[in-house]
This record gives sequence, structure tokens and C-alpha cells, in this order.
Amino acid sequence: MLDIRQLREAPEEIKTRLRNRNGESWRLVDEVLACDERRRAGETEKQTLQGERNRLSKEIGVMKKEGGDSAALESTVRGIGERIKAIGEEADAAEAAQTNLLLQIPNLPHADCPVGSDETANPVVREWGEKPGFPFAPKDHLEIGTRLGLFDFEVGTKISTGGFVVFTGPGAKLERALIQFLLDLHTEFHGYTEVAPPHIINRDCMYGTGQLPKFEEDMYGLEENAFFLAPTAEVPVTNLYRERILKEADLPIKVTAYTPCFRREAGSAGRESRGLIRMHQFDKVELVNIVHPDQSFAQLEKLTAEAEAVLQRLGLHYRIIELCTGDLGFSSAKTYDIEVWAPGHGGYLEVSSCSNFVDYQARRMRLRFKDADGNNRFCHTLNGSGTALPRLYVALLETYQQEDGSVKVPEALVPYMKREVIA
RNA sequence: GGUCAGGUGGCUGAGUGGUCGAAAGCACUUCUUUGCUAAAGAAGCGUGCCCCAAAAGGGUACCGAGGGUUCGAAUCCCUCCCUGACCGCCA
Repeated sequence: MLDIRQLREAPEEIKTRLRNRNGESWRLVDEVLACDERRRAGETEKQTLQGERNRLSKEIGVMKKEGGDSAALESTVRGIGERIKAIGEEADAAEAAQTNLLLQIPNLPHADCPVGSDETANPVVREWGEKPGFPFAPKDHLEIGTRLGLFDFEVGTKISTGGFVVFTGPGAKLERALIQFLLDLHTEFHGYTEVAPPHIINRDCMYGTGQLPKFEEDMYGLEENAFFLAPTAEVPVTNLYRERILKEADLPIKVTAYTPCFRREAGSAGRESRGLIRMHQFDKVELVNIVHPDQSFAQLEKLTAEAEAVLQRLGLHYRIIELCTGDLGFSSAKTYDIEVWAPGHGGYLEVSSCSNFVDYQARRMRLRFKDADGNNRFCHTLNGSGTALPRLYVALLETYQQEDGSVKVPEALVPYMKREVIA
């Protein structure tokens, strides 16, 4: 949520920055300000009347104690009460409208965020490693995995529906090995605390991190959408700290979690979703940071490096791109995507998205810290995938495939897989 | 799922219609004193919003949430949520 005070002070600047995003959210700014004006006028009047009522009610109390007749005063106060109710309803309506609009306005892109309308304008920030060469034509992960019996899409569809897969035998073990490897890496080397949160999450949390109110249809709802299957661990983990006032010394907070993620992915199909690339349920290890506002952009660099460490240890070629204003997620001020090279697929696959939300989520969830002067200030929140599993899986199979159809296990995973080759 | 008991400030806990944002204790902060790894005393110590150019200050709301009754609600009534105990069921 944007700061209403900031909107009041610099509405034109905010509109300009919102216009760089896709969508028409900038048009809401004037509407919000109109609501804000009505709201404040109503509140001021209401509070004046409430003060009057409080004062007179006390007088009635005193009068009754002394045995006087308070009927006339009571009637006056009753009239004030009616006006409070009427004015209060207007003020409440204005406030509700204002909040509703604010919840629909996305975060401001960072001032340095490259301006562009879609992903073709995302600059490549850096690359690591090189595309591996093969003395044979590399196969894609579906062919490799099917031949080795690592997963079964047909039976996934049979017991659920399209977009769900069953990992089998060594394939299931590889999935588990990757989860272990990722959690160990982040807890042992990057200073993260591990949590295992619920996967069924209530609506308040969805508002807190920004999935609601705009993206309700992207999620799997339960109990008439009173709850949702978590689309990412970002939601439960960040909301662990919702409505809290932390001590400054508590920051930064770094929490990691493995969870399955559930997404409807309506309207996605084709080559970009072949095989494991886009599933309705997938595993992910998430990294969440809650930091001091002065630190958040520096922390975004560190967070990205922590996610990159995954690919480096696994020896997978990748590149970092920065999202331009038109491609930036709803709640984010700045985002780096990490894209891993998948030789059989013949393209880069997004395995991680590392974002700084600045105070946008924190304001929605009233997550604050008390600074040295005793003021309550909003924390900054960040998160990044560290990393998503299926595409990592794809890149591993395709990068480490051998001519005989077997797959070499990268050194970092051997202790978890307890073998050097999947054949 | 059922029955009963509860939900008050960071914590414990008093308050059953009026001067209660709320006693007291603990914790915390500052100061004083004695001195030594502690003790005693004093003061301070919730959050949001509104008014004010700002600071100072003032106002208003908040005692699980939302409604209602009343001149006036932490206190009475209704609905919901949550917690605990016991029973049932169960990995």
C-alpha cells in the first residue's frame, strides 16, 4: 500500500511513476485523494461532536448523582448522537472507498528502475558460467526424465488433473535431495532460520503480501475463499510478522521455508509450460528478509547473491535480468530475475525472482520497528526464490545429461543422492 | 464435532454502566544514591487517526472482531473468531 501522505504531497510525481507500469492504476490517484478529503472532513466533524457528547454525558452523570433533572440535556445529547451516526457513516464510507482504492494501486517502481513496457525491455545485468557444449544433440528434460522413470505426468493427471505430476523413484529422491540441499545451504551459509509454515492461509495474509484483492482468481480457494492454498511461501512467512512492532536490534530477520506452491496459472500453455516448466503445484524454497529501510536495496543485492549461490554450487549457467517498469510485479519496487540455462529446452528459465517491496507490504500488514528515537517506522520486506525446484530440476537434467541417457549427479548433490549417476 | 470456562496494555492481572486509556505488580527507559555484576528511591513508559505550517499541544477512537441497547459501554445484549479444559473422533 502506498502512503496516503505521500500521495497528498506529490500526486503528480506518483502518477508519473505509476504510468511507467502497465495498467491504468495511475488514474486511481485522484479518486483516492478525493476520498481522503471527504474522509478527513467527516472525521474532524465527527470527532468534534463526539467530544461534545462526552462532555455533556459526564454532566448528566454528575447531575443524576446530585438528583437533578437531566431530561433536557439527554435529549440534546440524543440529537448529537444521531448526527454522529450520520456523519460517521459518511466518513466510514469514504475511508472504506479510500482503502479499497489504495489496495488496488501497485507499488511505485524504484526511481532507477529501467522504463519499458514488457519483458523485452528487461536488461541483462550479468551472467555466470557458460552454456555447456555437447558432443551429441542434448535432449530435453521430458525425454530424459521419462526414459529414466523420474516422473509421470499421466498418472499425475489421473489422480488430480492436468498440471500435476508424480515424481517417482530416483526422481522423487532428486526432488527431496534438492530441497535438503537448498535449506542446508541457506541455513548453514547464509544465516537463515528455517520454518515450516501452514499451506492453507487466510485472507488477511493475502492482503498483507498483496495477492488480494487483485489476484484472487490466480489462487486455489477453500471454504468459499475464506482460505487459499499458498501460492508461495512468501505469504505465510512474511505474514509471520504481520501487525508487529519489532525492536530495531531484531533486524534484519532472515527466514527460509520449503513449501509446495499452488497456482491456477490460467491461460498459460505451450512451449513455455512444457513438462515441468509450469505446474499447478510445485516445490520452492523461499527466502524472506525483513530489514531496516536504509538497508533494503543493499540487502536485495545480497539476497540475489544468496539465490545465485544455489546455481553456482550446482554448476549451472545463468543470467540475471532486472525487470523493467512494465514487467515489475504488483508489490515490488525492484526485482531481479535469475534465469538458468536449460540446454535441451534451448532457452533460459526463470528459477528465482528477488524483490524489494520497500514499505509496501509492511504498510499493508502494519509491520513496524521502533527506531532509536522511539518512533514506529515501517520495515522493508524482501523475498526471493532460493530457488523454485522444477526448473532447477529441468536445468540439472539437461545440463548433466550424458550421451547414454543417464544423468550425472552434480558434486554438491552426491551426499544427498548417495550416488553419482542416475541411470 | 460436543460441553464448560475464558479472551483487558510487552507480560501477569484488577476493573460488572458514568470522572477508565484503564489499578497493581513485573519488564523496559532515564535520573539519584549505595556500591558492585546487585539493591533502594524518583520520574517516564500503548497504538491508529484528526486538527495544527511544524514543534509543542489539543482532540478522538481502540479492553478478541463486528453489530445493538443507552444521554453515556471494557462493563449489558446478539453474531462471529480465537484460546484452554474435558468428552468424542483421528494421523
